[in-house]
Amino acid sequence: MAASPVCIMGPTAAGKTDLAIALAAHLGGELISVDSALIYRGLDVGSAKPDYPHHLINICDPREVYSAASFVRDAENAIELIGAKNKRSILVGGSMLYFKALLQGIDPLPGADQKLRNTLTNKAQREGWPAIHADLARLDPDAAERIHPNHSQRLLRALELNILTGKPLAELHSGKGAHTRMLTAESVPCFALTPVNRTVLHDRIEQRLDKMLTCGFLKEVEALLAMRGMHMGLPSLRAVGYRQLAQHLSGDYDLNEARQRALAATRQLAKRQLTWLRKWPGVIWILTDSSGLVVQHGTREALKDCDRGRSPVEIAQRYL
RNA sequence: GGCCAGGUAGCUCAGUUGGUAGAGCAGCGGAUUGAAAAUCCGCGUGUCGGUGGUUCGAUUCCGCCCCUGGCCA
Repeated sequence: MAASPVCIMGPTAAGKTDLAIALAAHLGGELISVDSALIYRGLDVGSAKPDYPHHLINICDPREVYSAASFVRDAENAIELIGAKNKRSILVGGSMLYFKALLQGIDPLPGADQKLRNTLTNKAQREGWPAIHADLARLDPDAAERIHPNHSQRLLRALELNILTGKPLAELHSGKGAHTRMLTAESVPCFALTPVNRTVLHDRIEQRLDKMLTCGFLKEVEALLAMRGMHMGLPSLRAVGYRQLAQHLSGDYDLNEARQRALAATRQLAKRQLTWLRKWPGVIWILTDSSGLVVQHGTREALKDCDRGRSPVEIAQRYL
């Protein structure tokens, strides 16, 4: 039996890919991408897609909708495949809900029903989301109480599940029918790689975006927009950077403004990722300086200040 | 040099018929079960350009000064 998988998490632009590749070389492992944008073909420069082979990269057409549940299925298959080769799986990425679904489990539920969603969305556009909230309050008062009237996405899903199954959300999310998890949170070491402070992170984000722009990011978005059936409601075109450049290309604002908005959206993404990480049970933090070298490492309660200037791989290996 | 319009939160601006001020964006915190790079929630003290004056009280009215933009010389 191969050693347990390892997870490398962290905000966008923290240097996760470099660490993962180095670790794969040292451990003789294979990489599995945990990233909702790298899934898509045609999202390359703007998603900072690595050249190094990863499982779960380029597995979807950009006009398709992927999901956390599909990820769990695909990731478990990949882990099994890698295990069969007696190699170690290294899960790397920033889609924290995907990590959560994989490590903490996800209840087996009906998938998205696009026709039903369209009907409900149309109603919401006519009458507003609070009207949808009122509908849910009638069918599943308990769920309605927990979901904010403006929270379009969760409202839609809760109502969809109620119509499809006739059961309240609490029952569906009880964990009783959860699929047997292949992994458990306790048995998988998780690293959180991130710059010591926000300023350094923000600088890295800016440098990376500018590099993307000189490497043909805009052209890439143009190509996506030219595809038949592509539209702004799709997850691929809602991705950070892609959305803003697409809006620029359709005349909403100039390129400089698109750049500023894309930067802000990326910083906000990084902030949300850190919110997940802060409460992640047992994460081992690897904090780096502006040149990507280690400043501190350890669990939240016991951050150690030693090993300054070492590379993140070196530190990560010590915990394995 | 003269005239006009401005100088209010990190940015763009609103406002106070005189009782020391508020939106959007940014930023920060949080939530997160088939769209998650998504979606949603919460957080606003800032010498109201400077300085004198009028006033019980000035960011608001008046004078002077500084800065920015426009027009005229």
